[in-house]
Amino acid sequence: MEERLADNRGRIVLATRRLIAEGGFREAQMAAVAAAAGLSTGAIYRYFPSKAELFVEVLTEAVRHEIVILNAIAAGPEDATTRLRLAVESFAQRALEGRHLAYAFIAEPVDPEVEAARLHSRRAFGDVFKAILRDGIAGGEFPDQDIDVGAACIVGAFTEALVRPVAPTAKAVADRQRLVSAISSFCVRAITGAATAARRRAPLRPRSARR
Amino acid sequence: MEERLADNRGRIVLATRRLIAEGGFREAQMAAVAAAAGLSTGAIYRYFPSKAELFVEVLTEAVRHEIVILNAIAAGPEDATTRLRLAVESFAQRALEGRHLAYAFIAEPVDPEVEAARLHSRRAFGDVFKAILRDGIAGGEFPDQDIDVGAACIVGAFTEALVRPVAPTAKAVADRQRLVSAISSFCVRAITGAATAARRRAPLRPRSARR
Amino acid sequence: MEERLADNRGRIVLATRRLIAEGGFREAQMAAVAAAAGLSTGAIYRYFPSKAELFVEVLTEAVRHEIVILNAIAAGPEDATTRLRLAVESFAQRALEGRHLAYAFIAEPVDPEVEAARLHSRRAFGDVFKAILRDGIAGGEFPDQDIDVGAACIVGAFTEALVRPVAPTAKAVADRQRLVSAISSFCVRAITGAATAARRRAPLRPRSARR
Amino acid sequence: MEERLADNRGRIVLATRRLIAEGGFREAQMAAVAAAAGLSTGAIYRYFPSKAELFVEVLTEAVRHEIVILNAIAAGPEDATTRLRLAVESFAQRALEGRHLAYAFIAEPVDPEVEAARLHSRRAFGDVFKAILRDGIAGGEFPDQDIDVGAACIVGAFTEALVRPVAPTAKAVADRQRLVSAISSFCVRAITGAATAARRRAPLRPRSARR
DNA sequence: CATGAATGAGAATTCATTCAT
DNA sequence: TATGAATGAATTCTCATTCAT
Repeated sequence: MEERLADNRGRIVLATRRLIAEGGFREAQMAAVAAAAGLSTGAIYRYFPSKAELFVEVLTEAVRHEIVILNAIAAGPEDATTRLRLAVESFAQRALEGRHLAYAFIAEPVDPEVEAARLHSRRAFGDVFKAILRDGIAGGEFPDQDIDVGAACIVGAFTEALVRPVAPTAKAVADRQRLVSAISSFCVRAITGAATAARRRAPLRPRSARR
Repeated sequence: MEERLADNRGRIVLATRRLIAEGGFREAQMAAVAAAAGLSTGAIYRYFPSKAELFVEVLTEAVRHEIVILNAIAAGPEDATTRLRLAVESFAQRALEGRHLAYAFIAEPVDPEVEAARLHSRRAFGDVFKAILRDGIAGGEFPDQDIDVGAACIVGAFTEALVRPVAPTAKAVADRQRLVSAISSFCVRAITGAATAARRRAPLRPRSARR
Repeated sequence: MEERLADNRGRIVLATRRLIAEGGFREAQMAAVAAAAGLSTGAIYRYFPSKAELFVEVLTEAVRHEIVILNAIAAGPEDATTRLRLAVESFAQRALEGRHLAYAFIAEPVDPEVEAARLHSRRAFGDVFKAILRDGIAGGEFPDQDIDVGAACIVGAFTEALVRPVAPTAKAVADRQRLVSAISSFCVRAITGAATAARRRAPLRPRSARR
Repeated sequence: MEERLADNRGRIVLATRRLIAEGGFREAQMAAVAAAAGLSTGAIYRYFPSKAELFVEVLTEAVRHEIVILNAIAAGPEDATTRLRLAVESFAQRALEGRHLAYAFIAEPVDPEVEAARLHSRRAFGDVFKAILRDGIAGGEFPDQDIDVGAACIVGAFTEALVRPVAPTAKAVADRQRLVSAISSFCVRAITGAATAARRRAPLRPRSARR
């Protein structure tokens, strides 16, 4: 029964995430969520007191997962530049899978209650990048700079570059790779101030070799 | 009479913009717009056939204004780096006045009709920056790079950095200046790959001394 | 000035009739009427206290005109059968010009106030036919029958046969003639109980010649 | 549960029919329908996607019922004349129960979507009579004639004769019988061209005595 | 007198939430 | 517990009528 409870709860969260990812908040109505989860609308209210709280959990959950991955990268052994690039690319890669979901992270929430969660998410993402930036500056790898702004800009840059709703899928993997690496190049350049790192994808060459 | 017409139309647009800026699309309901404009709901429909079209006009109008300014900067006599910086700072400065409005530009729109206008807006902003990037690359000032991604990242970067809705005003002008210049530094660095601009944090040096 | 007044009044009635004829009551909104009459909405209220009263006048006016013509036929020198046929054909002919107007006569009125006028119209039409029927029965030309029902049925029969909205215009005059005479044959047969009068269009042949 | 569903759906249709019968389309507003059905407005939308579709169903339903009965008569063993009379009388009899509903069949519909259903209904009624006419002509019972016009005229004749809205009920059953048979006499005469039926006004003679 | 902008009472529809079964 | 039908407040849009100019 405990099992079942947890099971249903998870199904609801999953269904909601999928609906948001596919059609934004607008499509994630309680009836649709219930249908997608294979439950009744009433059942949802046994697990979540309101739509807002459900959405909050979905966001929080999705972000938590993302943060774990990013933190692992941020705590890695590579130099800050590499970690920055890896983090951006890792995030970007997954965001491409679910544009609408990523979109929802920055979208005007239907409900003000959800806003708080959204803000928290962004801050959390920012924190990961801040950590890397701090490292890089401390180690002399990055020029001194406003890490709050830098982190926010990174999040914003790839969000915007990835998320704008273009043709639904279609684009080949090749294009996707190119896009992701163009974005990460942008971010690395922005932080390091080193012009060419991005185009040549060799991550560990010494700085002197760059132009 | 003509006067009156134009006057009311303007009042409606203004009221709508204000409501969106304050509370997002959600708060800008027709009744609220009417009240804010000092009119009846019916009166709005004399000027706009639907809520969607009103929103579209508000967006379009705000963007048009912005684009004119940005284009003037983009077409200026300065080198591309300077123009980039000026454009970003100019935009950022004004975006700070109306966070929520800027927010609405990237928000998930209530109405699919509005979405078209939103996309167009973003493209328009992007185009301005693309022009500068093209110039700079052609003139050897910027390293070769994907200008589509670059333009999108710029828009995203400062949108994110500016727009996160904190307490409505609060921050002093000094902070604002610093914020704006940190953002523009980020963007300039990202495009030029030159770390210079950011390191010197002296916010008040005369413009001529920069470059 | 008196001139002008009457002029405007007429223009309004005319415009309303035209609008009803073209699109039914639904299209005849006060703003549309005003535009069609080349006046302001306010001006209409100088001549008519309400939309309902305007509609009533339009109906009454249109019917008065019709009744005058029909009464002339009813009072003619021909035998009752001929007059009946002529009346039906005359009415039918003109109804074909403005189906929607004829339609409006039998349509559920938008406003209950208009209903009274509509009823009056139908009664008036019925009265014309009743007169003819009475004549014909009195003169032994028609079998004895319920003239109230007969008159109503005649009005209904050709209304239905003519008014059902088929392809807008198109049909040639030949078809129109055939239609009108099929209807009048139906009505004449219904009243006289004589089977073949209609097909052979010779109106005055002696009864013995018929089958 | 299934029970409940069907029950409510039926209640809604019933309530709508009653409201239309009493006050026409105009009175059958969704709120009124809901109230009459003992439900909330929202509940109606569980069963019908829109007001138009509800109206269409009400019409269709009423017509289907009618058509079944009429077709049974049209397919009966009697001669065409008798079947014609029976069909008209049967229809007329029931139309007298719900004048306004019959009225709505010929009324200018509020919504263009409903118009299609209305047209279909009339055509369906017409078809029944066309079948009888065809039979009668083929069997030499009726003179040759335009059956399209004939069918339309029949429908129109008794619609008009029955439907003119007088005081809601009032008239005694005796009057009703006489009215119905006057109408059917009119129609039979119109089609057969035989004056017999109408002249003998004795309403209560046994059916076998008629021809 | 004429104008036509403004009014505002409706009417249809949506959807989160509740609650009897 | 689960169900899903029912609720009803909220929202957009319409159009006859009024009234300041």
